[in-house]
Order: sequence, then C-alpha cells, then structure tokens
Amino acid sequence: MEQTYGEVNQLGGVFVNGRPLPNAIRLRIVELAQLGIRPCDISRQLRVSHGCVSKILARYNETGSILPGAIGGSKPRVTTPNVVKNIREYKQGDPGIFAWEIRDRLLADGVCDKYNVPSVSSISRILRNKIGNLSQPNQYENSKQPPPQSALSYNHIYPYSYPNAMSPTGTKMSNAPGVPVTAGHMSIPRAWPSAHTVTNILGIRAFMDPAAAIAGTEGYPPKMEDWGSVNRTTFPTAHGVNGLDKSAIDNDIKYPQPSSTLSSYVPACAYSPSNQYGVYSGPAGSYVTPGHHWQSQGTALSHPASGMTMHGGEIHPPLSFKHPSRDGDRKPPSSLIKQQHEALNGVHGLSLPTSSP
DNA sequence: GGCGTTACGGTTGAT
DNA sequence: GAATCAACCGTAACG
Repeated sequence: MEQTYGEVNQLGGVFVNGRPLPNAIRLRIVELAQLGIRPCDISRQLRVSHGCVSKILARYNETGSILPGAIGGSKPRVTTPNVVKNIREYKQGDPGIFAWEIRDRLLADGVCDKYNVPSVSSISRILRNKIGNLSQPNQYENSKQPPPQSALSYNHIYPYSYPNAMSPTGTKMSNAPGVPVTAGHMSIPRAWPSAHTVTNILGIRAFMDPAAAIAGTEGYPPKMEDWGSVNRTTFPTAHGVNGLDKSAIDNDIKYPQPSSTLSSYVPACAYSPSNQYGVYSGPAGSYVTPGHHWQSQGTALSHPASGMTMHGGEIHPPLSFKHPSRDGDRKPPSSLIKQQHEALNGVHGLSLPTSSP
C-alpha cells in the first residue's frame, strides 16, 4: 500500500495508473487555467496528459471542485429502512399484494422515485427475507429511524455516513507515524450518479454536521475521496507536525514543485497515508476546505458556476480565480502578460514554458 | 497544433 | 477472506 511505484507518461510526468493525480497538481491545473494558460501548455508544464487536464478543468467548471470523485464503493442501496417499512405496511395491509404492485405503490406514494425504486425482484427478496416473518422484530424499527427518504433520488445526498462518524476503529486506516493526521474527513455523504457534486466533493457536510468534521481529529486519516472534508484548521501547516516528512520530500522530488508555497494551501494530509503512493504523497490540499472557517481565512477561491468558495489559504491575490470561459481572451503562453508570469513564478515557482520550445 | 472524446488498463470500496 | 461489481482514475490515441 505504501510502496512507491508509478509510471511515466509520454510527457515525462509520473502518475499512478488508476489513481487520481495529487491535489496539488489538480489545483495547479485549475490555477494555470484561470490565469489564462492554455490547457495544452498546462499539460506540458505539469506533464499531465491533455486529456486529463481537459477532464479536470471540465469538472471544475461543472462542479467547482477539482477533487477526484469517489472511487470504489457501490451505489446506495435502494432498500432503505423506510422502503422496507413501507413494503411491510403494504404487505400487511394486503397480504396478497404482488411485488409489482408494491413497486407501483412505492412510486405512487412517493416513497421512491423512478430512480431508486427497488426492482420487483428486490421487493420479492425483501418480502422473503425481511418481511417473510413478520413476527420477528424489525431490525430497523429497533434502531434509530433514518431521516425521511421519500422520493429519494440518487441526486440527493444519500445518508451514506458511516454508522459511527467517529469510527476510529477503521482498521484499514492506519495512522502512520510522522504523517499528519487530518480532520473532518469522515462521513462524507456520497451521492449518485454524480459523485462530483460540489457539496459532495467539498464535504459540505462539515458545515451541516460539525461533529462529523471534528470526528476526524480522532486519528482517522481521510480517505482520499474524502479530501474535501479535510479541515484545514486542525493542521496549521503542512509540515507542522513533524517538520518535513519523507512523503513530502518525495513529493517534491518526483513532482518538482514549490511545495513550500503550495503546501500552504495544500496541506500534507490531503492524501491520507493509507492512500499515499510514494510518488504522490506529500503536500496536498485542503484548499478546498469545507470547514466552517474557510470563508474567513485568507483568500477565497470562488467558482463562478457553482458559487462555491474554495479556500485559497495563502494564495496570492493574483491567483484569484477567473473564469477563462468568461475572460474570452485566453492568451497563448507566448503572449502571457508579465503579471501572469510573475504570478506563476512568484507564487508557484513555475517557469512557464512556451508552446514551442 | 489544440482540444474534446473515448477505449483501455488500472485501483478502490461496498456487497 | 475472496470474489464480484461498479464506481472512479489518467493515459494514449483518435478525429
């Protein structure tokens, strides 16, 4: 898991197949684009395939987030306790009811919508497995009832939080020594089909559920897909815990980038130790900090389409995001204004290449 | 040459 | 605990 491996793409960039680019790179792609740098030049500069640049920028424009989507997992189950409860009621009211009739009633009563209504076979299974013996106490009714889920669709935030938001017992999440542990990463609701909703990716739940945001301080490193909920306030600096940890150094080596600057708003723990590859580990970001402090910290990056505000940390004013599509005057690198170069060189230590070497 | 799209091989996490 | 499935990833190639 922690082993170092990676591949080199045609541009000489290092990547790990199947894994997202580091947040730092993703952020820089967006930043450079906001500065009016063409995607092809961003691709060359960061040594990321143009397809990837295009994808990240498209996603950013669409969702306001540069974070990767939630990898793995399954869609939320449609047989929610509420659905089961209703099915039981239907069955009790009419023992001869057919599964397809139940399905229709679930739709008609607004318990489900067309997107999350269980299939007839699912209903049959529910009837067989969960309702077949009505004398048995119901597992759901004995527990806390979930929030109302009528007409729940995949586009809603599915109550996909872990049973225990604190869940420090997550055995898979080792807390590697020397690796800063971050906060507020658990219990990110997952939504389908789009896992890229701003609220989802940015972990807005931290706003609505401060307890969840705090939960992560219990030493439960964030899943990478949970970066969005990393609470910057809990780790003042990227290397503040143990100074420069090895992973951060590795990152700088393999991704020659001015981490000293970048890490100021891309803290080290964005890639959880459990998800870090050697080539990717190190400073990464909570520049999209969902914590409730981010609006009051430093420069905020706002996304024009979503209205989302991305925490800019210590991003310099020249990096205030502009929306390229609205600038309308995207300039080729060769004609980059001096300010842009200075912004990039000064802020990121980037030496912008020109399109034609 | 730039860029959107997509096939591909890969990873991840829930079931 | 392994297998399966379905989500995601970035690259490379195509148009």
